Amino acid sequence: MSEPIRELLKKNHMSITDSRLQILDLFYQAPGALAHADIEKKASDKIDRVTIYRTLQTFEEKGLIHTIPSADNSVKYALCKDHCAEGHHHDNHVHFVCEQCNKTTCLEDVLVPDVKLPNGFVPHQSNMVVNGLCNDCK
Amino acid sequence: MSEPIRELLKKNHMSITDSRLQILDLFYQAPGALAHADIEKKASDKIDRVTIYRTLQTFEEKGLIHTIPSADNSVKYALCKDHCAEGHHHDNHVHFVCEQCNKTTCLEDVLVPDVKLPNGFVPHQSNMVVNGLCNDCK
DNA sequence: TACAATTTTGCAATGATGTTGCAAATATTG
DNA sequence: CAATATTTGCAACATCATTGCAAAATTGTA
Repeated sequence: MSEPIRELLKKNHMSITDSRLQILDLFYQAPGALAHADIEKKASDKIDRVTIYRTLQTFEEKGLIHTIPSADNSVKYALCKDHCAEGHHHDNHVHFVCEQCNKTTCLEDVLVPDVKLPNGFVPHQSNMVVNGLCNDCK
Repeated sequence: MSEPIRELLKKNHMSITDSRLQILDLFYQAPGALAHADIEKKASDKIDRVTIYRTLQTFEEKGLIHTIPSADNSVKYALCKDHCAEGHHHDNHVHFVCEQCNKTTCLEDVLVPDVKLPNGFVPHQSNMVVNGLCNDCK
């Protein structure tokens, strides 16, 4: 299961450890985005909470995953596509949160539209989250 | 300071209490959105943490304030404009978070644009948050 | 393959953030 | 003003997140 994942870690100059392999694997298996708690539950060998926090942080810094904002207080993470390099995210796509199954999906093909801001506001990055019913639940 | 605020509470069928007057007043004074912690710090007479939680919750249910999602794990609240009735929010405007001064601003006049979703996705509500430099910091 | 240097992990302690039950205080209604 | 209903504050508790540090694992090099 792990050859391409190992490569990914190597390519991004990270040590290859069991925790990282396992967490990355979870992301590849997962249908949608994952929260810290999801990972804690799903990890086959139990991984320490702290390690999960640190791993997620490292992955984000290295550009492997990105965070998804949500209206309630919960951060989720999803895999970045190829074009995210170390420190530079390009995850300018829309995220969808299903009200029924609660799954968070990256709509890779739907880009966040530009909006015209009032004078004096300089945009750097935009996030858009759409709530509703997903593919499976409608 | 409090006549119009008292009216607002009365109009929405809420008891008039010191905490509520004070917290609402803070929202009217504030340049941007407020987090729970901001209110805890700024309240002149100290208000119990729990009371603040409950007041914010009540205000949101009554349609006086709305929550603003953010990428990091922090919920902020801002005043709703007139057209929010009890239980029905219409805060479909874009929010702006300044990277410098960290102020969150409601861009009342900038509506969240519609996006075309993939087949099978049914949208109910959209949120958009733009990060960058605000009016004052650019 | 083995060893030294570096990185990562897990545990313990701590802090911040939210929630709930309940009695006392406050506000509303007539 | 009294009776009722609502709100507040405290205490206890649960969850979530961060930090320091020693032990364990990984990496690079011989």
